[in-house]
Amino acid sequence: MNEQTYSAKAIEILDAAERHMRSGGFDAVSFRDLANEVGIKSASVHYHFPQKGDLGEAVVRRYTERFLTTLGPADDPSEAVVDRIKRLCEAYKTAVVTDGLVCLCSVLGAESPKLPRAVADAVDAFFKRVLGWTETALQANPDAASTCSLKASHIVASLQGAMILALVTKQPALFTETEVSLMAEIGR
Amino acid sequence: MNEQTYSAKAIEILDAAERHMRSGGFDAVSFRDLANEVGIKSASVHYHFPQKGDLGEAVVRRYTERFLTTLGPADDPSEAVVDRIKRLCEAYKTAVVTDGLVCLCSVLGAESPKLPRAVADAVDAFFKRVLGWTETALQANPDAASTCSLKASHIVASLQGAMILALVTKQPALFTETEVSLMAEIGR
DNA sequence: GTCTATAATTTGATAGAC
DNA sequence: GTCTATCAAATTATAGAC
Repeated sequence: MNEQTYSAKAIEILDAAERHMRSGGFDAVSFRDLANEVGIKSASVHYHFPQKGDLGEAVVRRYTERFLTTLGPADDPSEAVVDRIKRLCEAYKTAVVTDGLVCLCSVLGAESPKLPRAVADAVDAFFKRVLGWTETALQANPDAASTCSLKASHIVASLQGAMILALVTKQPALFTETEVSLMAEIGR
Repeated sequence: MNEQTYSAKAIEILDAAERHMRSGGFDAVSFRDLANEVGIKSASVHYHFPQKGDLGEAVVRRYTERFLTTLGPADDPSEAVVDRIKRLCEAYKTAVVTDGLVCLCSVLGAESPKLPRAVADAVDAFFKRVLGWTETALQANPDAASTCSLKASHIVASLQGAMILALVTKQPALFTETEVSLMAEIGR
């Protein structure tokens, strides 16, 4: 929501932190490692983000904004529902293919119960917004006015789960397959 | 595969470790905490499981066996495909409802890249076996002989993802909804 | 099997100088 | 903004007694 501005160094820190979190979870990032990567000392990282929870929250918030910006509008009347959902799939695929990393909130979501409250809340907010986007995107579909919420959660859950499957088994095809299944469903 | 036998104390340790891993990931378990919970000292835990990786591997292996035992046979000719998949859903739901915890491999899978190799491999094996079970379970369906693999990955991915969604948003309904969607798909 | 004792390392975090 | 210096706590792990 409130567009936060960060210094150049803070952004470097956020980038490094996000990379680590996305490949190993919240505990996979340490102030020392981050400091080394951005070329400052561990104590200086605390200047930018006093507590680790602050850092985590900032990473998730920034990720959320970026993700939803990439998605774009969910209710462009000139766009078919299928194409909207296709964009959603692309957003997820970009994360896996381009960055070679899984969606941040797929990782943090799994360890949600033991995350600092503020971080867990930010992850919760991410999903609520993505689910909302998807629900809106499905809205234009004439036949399914009442079942949009149900379908939305089904779609998002499938994409999230498929990413983990693909990651663990090292078979990116598992993600593609799920994508195909989803598009086929929408078509109906 | 090879049925491992554990002492009573080792089982207590495995239980405690599994509980922690399922709620916060691999790093959420410490030898000290485990020791306190089972009433021995930290060093004594190492007697049962020398390294943390050994413990993690054992937890995942045991979980896998238990999960597949719960599932039962995938190819009972007297059972309809829908009912088989219903059993799969139940197995997942049991984890969430009964234990109040998410599937172990949903959590560990997300942090797979930073897990000790042996643990990551065990998680990989879990998914391969569950996918295999599901594929077999779908086999009897006359119309979809060739697309069983595709459907299997779609189903498993959906269940995994839905569990995380339900956990993070604290809306168990999100899991139920996905379940309904899946059953509807199978019905076709 | 479990203990004491301890090592070696890592971690998040703070105080205060520059 | 970044540093030095430092801390307190936690962590995995080992050696050896009982």
